[in-house]
Amino acid sequence: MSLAMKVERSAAIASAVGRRGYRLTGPRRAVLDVLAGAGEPMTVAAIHAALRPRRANVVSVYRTVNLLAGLGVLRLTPGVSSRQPARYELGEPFAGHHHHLVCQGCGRIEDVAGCLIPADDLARMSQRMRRTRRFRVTEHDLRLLGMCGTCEQ
Amino acid sequence: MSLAMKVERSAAIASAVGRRGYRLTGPRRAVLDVLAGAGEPMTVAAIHAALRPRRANVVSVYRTVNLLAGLGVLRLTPGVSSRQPARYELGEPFAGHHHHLVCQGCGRIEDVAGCLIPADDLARMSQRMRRTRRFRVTEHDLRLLGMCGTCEQ
DNA sequence: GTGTTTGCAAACTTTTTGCATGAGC
DNA sequence: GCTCATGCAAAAAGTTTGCAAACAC
Repeated sequence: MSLAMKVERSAAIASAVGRRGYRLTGPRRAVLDVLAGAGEPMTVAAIHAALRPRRANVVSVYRTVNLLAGLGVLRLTPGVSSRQPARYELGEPFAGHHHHLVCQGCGRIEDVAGCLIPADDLARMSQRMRRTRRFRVTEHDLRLLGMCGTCEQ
Repeated sequence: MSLAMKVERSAAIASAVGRRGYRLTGPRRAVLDVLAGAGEPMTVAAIHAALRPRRANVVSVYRTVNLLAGLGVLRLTPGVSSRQPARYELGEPFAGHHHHLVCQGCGRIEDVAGCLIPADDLARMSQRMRRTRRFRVTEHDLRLLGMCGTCEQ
């Protein structure tokens, strides 16, 4: 991602937060910086560990991800097992649409940019859910589970 | 699902458990019965609440889902938000391949039987992940998020 | 009879809340 | 100056573990 795009994204996030009367403070900015640089969903503990000491308390990380997830700036993605807590990543408007590869060996999650499902298939399944289940599909979430190159050996 | 299929499924589960030296006891059978009758993924708390009083302690429900998930009899599916704990359902060999509708209004999760992604699309994306990411896809997990008929109004 | 499984109590982990202090507009 | 945000401590929720008694085979 180019520098210009990053700057633009930061501005969009600042606007999404500020528009609703919330402040983009030091701890909040620090959490966003970590997630923007990560390229994969992170747990609260991992975010906190990645912050330089004293930039934010764990409690503030919790409050930040809850607030920002509510604003749609962050998105919660499922972990691999019950032992692993929830992970957060930038929301779709900011990170772009993408899917996840989940390695069942090591638990690593990798992003795959773009959509792997052809648009007309998506349209077809949305229409089918609407007709047969009275369910209006607005988003989808595809995870491919398997083995990464390292675990395969 | 017909009675004959249910009986067959119970036998397959009993075999999967017994073959590996574990016993299919009262509490374990009770948990399986609840999940087999549910048609949607359930949290540990929900499973426990659905059990008739004194059929199993919460701790035993935890131990049971962990054991059975390890054996592949149960499968863990992601909840809707961080507040909601993990949910369990029968594993694919026993429940059949299916996807989930997740209502963002009420949090309800519904099963959709069968696969919504055309087989050749799946084959194509698996091959692509193998070539470009050295990742061998063995399973996939599709969730359609949106609004159910009740919440829509 | 032997080894597994259960229930209870307690520990542990993760996440939320109350409250006084401090920072942003 | 007023309000929102932070840190600390404590509480609450969710999940796991140790151990003696009960159960399955």
